[in-house]
Amino acid sequence: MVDRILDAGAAVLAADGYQRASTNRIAREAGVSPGSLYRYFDDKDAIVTALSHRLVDDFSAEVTPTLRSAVALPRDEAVRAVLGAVLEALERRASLLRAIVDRVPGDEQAEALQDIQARIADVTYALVALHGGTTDPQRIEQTTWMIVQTSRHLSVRYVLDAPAFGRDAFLDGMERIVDALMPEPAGS
Amino acid sequence: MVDRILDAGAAVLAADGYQRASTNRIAREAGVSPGSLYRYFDDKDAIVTALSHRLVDDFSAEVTPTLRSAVALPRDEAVRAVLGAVLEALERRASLLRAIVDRVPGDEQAEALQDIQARIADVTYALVALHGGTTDPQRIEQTTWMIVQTSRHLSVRYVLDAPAFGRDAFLDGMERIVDALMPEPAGS
Amino acid sequence: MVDRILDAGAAVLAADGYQRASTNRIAREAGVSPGSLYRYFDDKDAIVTALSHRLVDDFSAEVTPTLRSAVALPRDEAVRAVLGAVLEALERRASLLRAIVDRVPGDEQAEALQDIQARIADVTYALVALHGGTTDPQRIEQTTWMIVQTSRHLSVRYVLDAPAFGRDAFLDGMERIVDALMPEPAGS
Amino acid sequence: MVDRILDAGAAVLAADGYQRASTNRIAREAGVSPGSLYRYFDDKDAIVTALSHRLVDDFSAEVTPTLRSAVALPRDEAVRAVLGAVLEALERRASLLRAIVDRVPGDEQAEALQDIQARIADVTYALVALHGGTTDPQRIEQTTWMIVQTSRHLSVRYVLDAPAFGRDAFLDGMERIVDALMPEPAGS
DNA sequence: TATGAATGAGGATTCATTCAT
DNA sequence: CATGAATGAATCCTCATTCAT
Repeated sequence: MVDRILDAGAAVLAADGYQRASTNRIAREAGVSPGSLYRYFDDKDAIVTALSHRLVDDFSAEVTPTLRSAVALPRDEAVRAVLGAVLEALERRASLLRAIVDRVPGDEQAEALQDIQARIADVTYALVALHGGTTDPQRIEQTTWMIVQTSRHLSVRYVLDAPAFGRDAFLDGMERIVDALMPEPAGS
Repeated sequence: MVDRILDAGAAVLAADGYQRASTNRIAREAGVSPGSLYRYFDDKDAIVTALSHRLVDDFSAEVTPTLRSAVALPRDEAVRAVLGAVLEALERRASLLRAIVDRVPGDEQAEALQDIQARIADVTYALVALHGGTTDPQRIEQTTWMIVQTSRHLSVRYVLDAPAFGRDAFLDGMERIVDALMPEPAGS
Repeated sequence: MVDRILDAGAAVLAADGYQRASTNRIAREAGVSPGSLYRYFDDKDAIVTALSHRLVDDFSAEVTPTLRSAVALPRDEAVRAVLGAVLEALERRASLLRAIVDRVPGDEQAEALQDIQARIADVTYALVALHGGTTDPQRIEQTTWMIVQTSRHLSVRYVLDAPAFGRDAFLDGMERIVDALMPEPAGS
Repeated sequence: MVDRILDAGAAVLAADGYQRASTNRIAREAGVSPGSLYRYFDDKDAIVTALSHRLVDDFSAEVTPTLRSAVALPRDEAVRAVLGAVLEALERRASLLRAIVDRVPGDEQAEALQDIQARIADVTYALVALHGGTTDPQRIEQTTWMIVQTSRHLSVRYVLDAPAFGRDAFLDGMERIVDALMPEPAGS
C-alpha cells in the first residue's frame, strides 16, 4: 500500500512537478482514498521524503555489491566499475530521479537525503584516506567533498540530460577528474 | 520599484521557498500593493525569472572584465584568475544565489536561465577549442559540457555550503579538474 | 446539497445580481464551505446554468400534463388552458425567474437555455404547422418565431412586472395575438 | 471627449460583455487616461447608463419626425410607417443595441431606460386612446402595456437575431398583432 | 481500517477608483 | 484639466487535511 502510494507519487511528481502534484491526485492515481494517504504519511512532504528514501535505498541496494567487490580490483578498474554501476543504477531510475532532482527545490532534497549524503561521504572519505596519497585530515575532507559533489552532480546530469556523447567518453572524463583529485600514490 | 519588488522577492524566496512565497507577502515586504506587482510583472513566475536574470546580469557585469583581461595571461594564471573572480562574484551574491538555487525547483531554474546557460556554454566551447588540445567537435562538446557542469556546480556549492577549507585549496582542486579535462597542449 | 447550493445561488443572485454574486457569499448563504461549491459545480457560471436548468426542468414538469391534455380540447380552450398553466407555473417561480431573467445578462441566459429554447421552438413549430392554416415552411418558421418570442416575453414580464390588470384580461390579449398570428383555419 | 469615451465604451461592451469590460480598457480604447474617465463619469455604471441614454436619445431624434408625420396618414399606413422607421433606426444601431440589450442585466437596463420607457408609454397611451376603440382607462392601460412590450421586444429581437425572413413579413406580423390588440374602430 | 465528502485558509490575480504630479 | 502609477479590497478557485461513517 505504501508502495502503491509512492509509485503514484513518483508518477504524479514526474508529470506535474512538486507544487502542482496534489495529494488528491496522488491518491486517485494510487487507487486509494485521500484519507488513507494520511494513515501512511503525515504530510505531503512526507511522501516526497519517503520517495527520496526509497530511491536512495534501492539505489544503494543495487550498487552495494559492486562497491564491495570493487575493493579487490586494481584501482583504475575499481573506479570504472563503481562509476559504471552507479550510472546504470541511475539510468534505471531516471524518471523517479528526474521527479525528485528537477522538481523538488534543492534544500528540500538535501533535507530528505541528509543521512544518505552522510553515508556516501563516509565511504568516500575512507576511500580517499586509503588511496588519496595523503593523511592530512583536512586534505582528505576537501578531496572527499569535491569528489562527492562532482561525481554525484555529473552522474545525475548525465543521466537526466542525456548529452550527445557516449557513456565510455563520460566515464573517461569522470575517471580523469577522480584521478586529478585523488592522485594515485606511487606504490598503489 | 522593480528593484524594490525584486529585493523583496529575493528575501521572501530565501525565507519561505518558492512555493510558499506568496505574491501578497512579496508585495507587503516590498512596501507595495499586491496590484502594483502586476504592473511590473506578468506573473509570480516572472518575478523569479527576473530575479534570475538580475543575478546573472550583474554577475556577468562583474566578471566580464576579468574574463577579458584573462586571455592575455598565461594559462594557469588565467584559469585561476577567472575562477577566483567567479567565486568572489558569487560570494557577494550568496543570499540571492541561495534563494534561487536552493529554493526554486531545478526545472524552473533551468527555464529561467536558458539563455544565459547557452551563452556560457558558447564561451566555454570557444575556450576549449582554443586550449583543449583537440579539434574533434564531439570531443570539444563533451569537454565543454563537463567543465561547465562541474565548475558551475562546484562554485555554487562552495559558496552556498561553505565547506571547511579555504578558497585556495578549493581553487587548487578546481584547477586540477580543469587541467584533467582540458590538458594543456604541449606548446602552450 | 446541490439543491442547497442552488437555493442559495438563487437568493444571492436575486439580491446582488449576477456580477456581484460572489461564490463565497453563495457558499456562506448555503451554509457550505467555498470548497464544496466546486465539488458540485465546475464554475460560477455552472451554478447559473444549473439554476436555469432547474427552473426550466420543473417548470416543464409542471406544465407538460396540461400541454398533453390540451390537444384534446377545442382550439380556443386549448390556447387558454396552456397559457393559463404557463402563467401559473411562472408565478409559482417568480423569484427564481426574476433572479435569472432580470439579473443575468441576456447572452448568458441564452447560452444557459439554448437547448430548452430549441425544444420549445420545435413544439411550437409543430403546433403552428397543425393549426396555423399554412403549409409554407418559411411561413411556419416565421409564425413560430413570433409566437415564441411574444408569448415568452409577455408571460415573463406579466409575472415579473405585475401590471395593474387581471390575469383574464392578459390572457384575452395573448389569445388575440396568437389568433392574429395563427388564424384559425376555416374548418377547424 | 464624452463621446469618445462612450464610443469606446460601446466598443468594449460589445466585444467583452458587461462584466469583463474594464474601465481601464475603455480608457485605453478611448485614448484617454483612466483618471480622466472619472472627470466625466462618476462610475463604471454611469458609462453604461449614459450609453443607454445616448442610444435612446438619438434613436428618438431619428424616429420622431416619422412619428409626427404619421398622424396625418391613414391608420394602416401610419402603423407600418412607424414600425418601419423604428426597425431601420434600430438596425442602424445594432451593435450598440446588442452591447446593451444582450450584455447588461435586465434590471440595470430598465433602470437606465426608466424615463424613456415612460415617454414611449405615454405616447402609445395617447395613440391607443385615440384609435383603440375604447375609452375605459384600465383597458387602455392594458392595451398600451401589451403593445409596448410586444413591439419593443420583437423589434429588438428581430434586429439582433436576424431571423430568416424578410422585413416585410415581420412588419406584416407586427401589424397583425397591433390590429388584434387595438381593433380599428368602425368609423376610423 | 478505509472512505471520501467536507472543509476553509490561503493563493494568484483583477480592476474600479484615487491622487500626487 | 489630464495623467497614469498606485492602490487594495474583493474575486474565483485550489488543495492539504480532517473526521463522521
